[in-house]
Amino acid sequence: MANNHASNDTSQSIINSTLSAIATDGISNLTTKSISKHASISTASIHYFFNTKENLVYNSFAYMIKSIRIDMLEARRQGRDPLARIRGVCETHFSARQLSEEAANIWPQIWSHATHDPKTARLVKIFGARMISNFTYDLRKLGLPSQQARLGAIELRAMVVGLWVEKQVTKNTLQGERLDVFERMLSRLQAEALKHKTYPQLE
Amino acid sequence: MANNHASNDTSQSIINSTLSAIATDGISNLTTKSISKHASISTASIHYFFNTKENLVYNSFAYMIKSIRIDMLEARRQGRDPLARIRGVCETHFSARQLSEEAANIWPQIWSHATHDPKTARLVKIFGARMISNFTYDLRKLGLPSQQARLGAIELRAMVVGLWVEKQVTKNTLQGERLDVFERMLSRLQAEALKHKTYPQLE
DNA sequence: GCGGACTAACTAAACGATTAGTATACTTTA
DNA sequence: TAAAGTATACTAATCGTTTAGTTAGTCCGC
Repeated sequence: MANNHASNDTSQSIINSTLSAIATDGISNLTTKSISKHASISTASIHYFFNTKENLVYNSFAYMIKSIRIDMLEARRQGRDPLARIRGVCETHFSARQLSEEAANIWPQIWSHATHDPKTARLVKIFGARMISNFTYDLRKLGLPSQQARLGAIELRAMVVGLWVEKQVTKNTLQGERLDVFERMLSRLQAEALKHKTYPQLE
Repeated sequence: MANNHASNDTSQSIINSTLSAIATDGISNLTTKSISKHASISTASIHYFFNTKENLVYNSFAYMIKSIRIDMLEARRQGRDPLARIRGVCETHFSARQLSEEAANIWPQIWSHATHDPKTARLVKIFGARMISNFTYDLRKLGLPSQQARLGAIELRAMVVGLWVEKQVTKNTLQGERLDVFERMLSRLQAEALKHKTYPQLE
């Protein structure tokens, strides 16, 4: 499915250019020409490395999601307690350090692409599932019973997505307000966990 | 900007076909030919009514958002109390009665289009702002102080979007779970409102 | 160490197909 | 008859992709 030169410098720069082009002009306006211009290569090289444009798009999405996932795992590793891990994951999703500013606009492009491309759909599904799974684990560690932990995780995941759309697309709220909403939810979950704890427990 | 035959039968069927085509194949694969085939008209008619394809896309998005808004206003009118109005608005957003099943996939297409089209961006921004504004109003009526009402509204709006993405794109949760998450949030907001009420109050 | 065989990386140019949009003529309706 | 609506046939541009080739470097026998 993928190519066997994927570690190459050029193919990586093609992927970066693809993501950048999608972010600025949208996937509807993505052409092999615009990519080649941005990456300073010929359009033929695109097909040399990625066979088809569709395959390049998929690999670009996969690369971006993989990058974010690596960052999220790192954030989890650094979190001292469940709450810190949850906070870390969310912040990663919002900062997206590893990608250029403009690349932030790619999420809705992935979502819209997923509605008619099964492979991309699978990609986002797995990413979302892992996020819910991680949150569920953290909330259980925080002291919530499994049912509530799962619902809380779904809620957290929905909130991350919803606030992301609000920040990047709708733009009707201030950064401070979004942070407030998020912190309120965290302390609410913490309070809920405390209620369920039989024994007080140190972190 | 728009056309002046907008009330026409043909132009409406063109819009419907456009939305349907976008929902199934994505905006990247939208062509005047596929629209004309689906609507059983010639491509010339598209340009007769909508001048450019870009303008048709914009008008289609505008029509869809307007339809949903009308449904949401109707749901609000039928809600007996603030909580029922909130619930009604959310349910409308999820059922989208007025549109075909497939058209549900159009939201992410609008979001992705908005990232590089200012006019579409304005459309979704206004829609989101009205939703937050309505929720804020309802939460104030429920008894929340204005600051909390605004935060709660932002939270509700984010949750609607987030759960929508979860339902339509990511697909990792059951309908029942999403409803649970939503109901938990509503009762939480209600409890928060009761705390702030100086006097008990009948609905 | 040297020359020819081989290969990976890359490109210029051209391919056929498809695109949005137009010119124009025909048909309906009022 | 005049305007509105629709279709046919077309254009110029652009699309993704392919072909046929160049370049630069590596390997191997001698």
